[in-house]
Amino acid sequence: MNADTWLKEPLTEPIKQARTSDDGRSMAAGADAPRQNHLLSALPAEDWDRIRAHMELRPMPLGHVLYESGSTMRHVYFPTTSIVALLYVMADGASAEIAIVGNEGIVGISLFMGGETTPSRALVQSAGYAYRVPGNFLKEEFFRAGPLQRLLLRYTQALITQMAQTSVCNRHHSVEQQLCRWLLMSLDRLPSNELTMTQELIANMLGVRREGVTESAGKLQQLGLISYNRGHIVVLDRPALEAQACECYAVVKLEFDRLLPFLR
Amino acid sequence: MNADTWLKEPLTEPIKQARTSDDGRSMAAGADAPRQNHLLSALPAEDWDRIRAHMELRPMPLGHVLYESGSTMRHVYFPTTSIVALLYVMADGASAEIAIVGNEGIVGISLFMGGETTPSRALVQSAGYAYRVPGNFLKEEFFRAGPLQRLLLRYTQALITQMAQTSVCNRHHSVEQQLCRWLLMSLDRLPSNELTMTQELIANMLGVRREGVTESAGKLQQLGLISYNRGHIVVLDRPALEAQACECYAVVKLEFDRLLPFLR
DNA sequence: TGATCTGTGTACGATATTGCACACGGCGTC
DNA sequence: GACGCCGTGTGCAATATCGTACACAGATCA
Repeated sequence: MNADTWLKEPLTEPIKQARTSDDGRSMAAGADAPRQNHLLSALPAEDWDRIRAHMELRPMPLGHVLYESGSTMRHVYFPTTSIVALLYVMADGASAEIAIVGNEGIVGISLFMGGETTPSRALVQSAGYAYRVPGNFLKEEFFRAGPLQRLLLRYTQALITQMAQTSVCNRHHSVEQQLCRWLLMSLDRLPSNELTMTQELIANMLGVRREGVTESAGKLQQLGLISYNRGHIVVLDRPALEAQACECYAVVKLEFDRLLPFLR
Repeated sequence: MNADTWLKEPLTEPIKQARTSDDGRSMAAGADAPRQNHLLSALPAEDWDRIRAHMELRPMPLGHVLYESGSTMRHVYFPTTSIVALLYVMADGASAEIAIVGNEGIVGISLFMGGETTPSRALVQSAGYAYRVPGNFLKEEFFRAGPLQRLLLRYTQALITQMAQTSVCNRHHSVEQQLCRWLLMSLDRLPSNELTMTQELIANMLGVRREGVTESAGKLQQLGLISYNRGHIVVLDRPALEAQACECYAVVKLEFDRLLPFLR
């Protein structure tokens, strides 16, 4: 089963874990550290103590679908070592990523925003772990109108910025610029400078052809900014990658830092 | 002063009202009807009575900038007969609309979401009226955790859908399809089937060339779907226009209806 | 070891959009 | 009534991306 299939057909069960050199390490890290999610770690002890009992650390295999477009959400997820992509899939199968969520955020905001569902799909883009919390419980906690609510609202605001910036980026920037932005955003949500990610999957995320990604990635490799090999990308020169990216990356990053300064 | 200038330079004072045949009518309507904004009209009488004293009906001249990117928000706005566009302006002057807000919504969600500011600009896209409410007061009301909060959160969720769909639309659909979508979305927020809107301004909203809009609009006129003349657009065959638009329009509309069924 | 699959490289014409230049006609202004 | 501006129409070369087809090499599995 390949990336294409994940996008076009809903999955009910996780596919088998991709082989990567650091999966063992990151999984151990995910299982070890209880509050590796920045939103959770920003909670006052009092609130955290109330919530922790309802949380369950779960593995998030590559390609697993957390929510299908329009499906009812039963849980929300706080990623620790995993990265989740929110994407829209259109009637003709074309897709585009609207946001990336890692250990700085939460997947399932529409649960507390009041909608219960969204027209988007939530797909595990990088394997790892996430805390799972029952949706009803989180909703109760949210409407206590305490620190958790403020935190989640601020995060939602940051997410909105990310989505908006992605939108203008789609309109005005080249595939290469977007690839840089995307690599940096993913990198920010991972412990190392290594990504496990085929060009095909990246293409589906950016909503462009796979060949376009091949071409842009080849350019970046020639420039010595990255090196990649069969689904394994290593970022060699991050500052240069930032210079190559469009302003969109910096704008979103600044806004996240401004809205959620206590994270990281 | 033309549309281009609005986008690139901040405005401190409203520019003079555009001359249109129905401005007199729509202004009168705006001034007459006190609760013409759907969010406000959905409030229980009790909440409405508390809020109404703090509201002020204000004229919204075409091209007026409600918020500049990054500026502190002092008020929020509930449009009645006006339409406000939220748009991102990039470093090189290129712009793109990320959402449209009319009498179904509110401008200034980041005030209660916790950010106080956003990196976007709010620009009056169609002249009319709006209720203005002091930001601090609205924030207090929001954190009463009553019907207003639920309403605003649900609206925000709908707005997120609109932004996400705009994003994929930017990626995958032709200028003509997007023009159809944009006309329909604007039309939904106006009382008649007439828009006062130059092709230049539409181009800046969609983030495309003015000539591209000319070409697409010409096609739609030849097909008999619209007729336009110097900044005046009349929609002649709405069903056909919907058929010509991409799925994005319908998706967003459905989601608004689902999340805010009491409106309209 | 050989067969197959998966991820990547490359080439080609087709298409959509851009940037630029300029023409034209209506409308407001003086 | 003449002038100038604004909104629109049109044409053309340059560019980016797409759709398609196919080649190739490493990895997996029999």
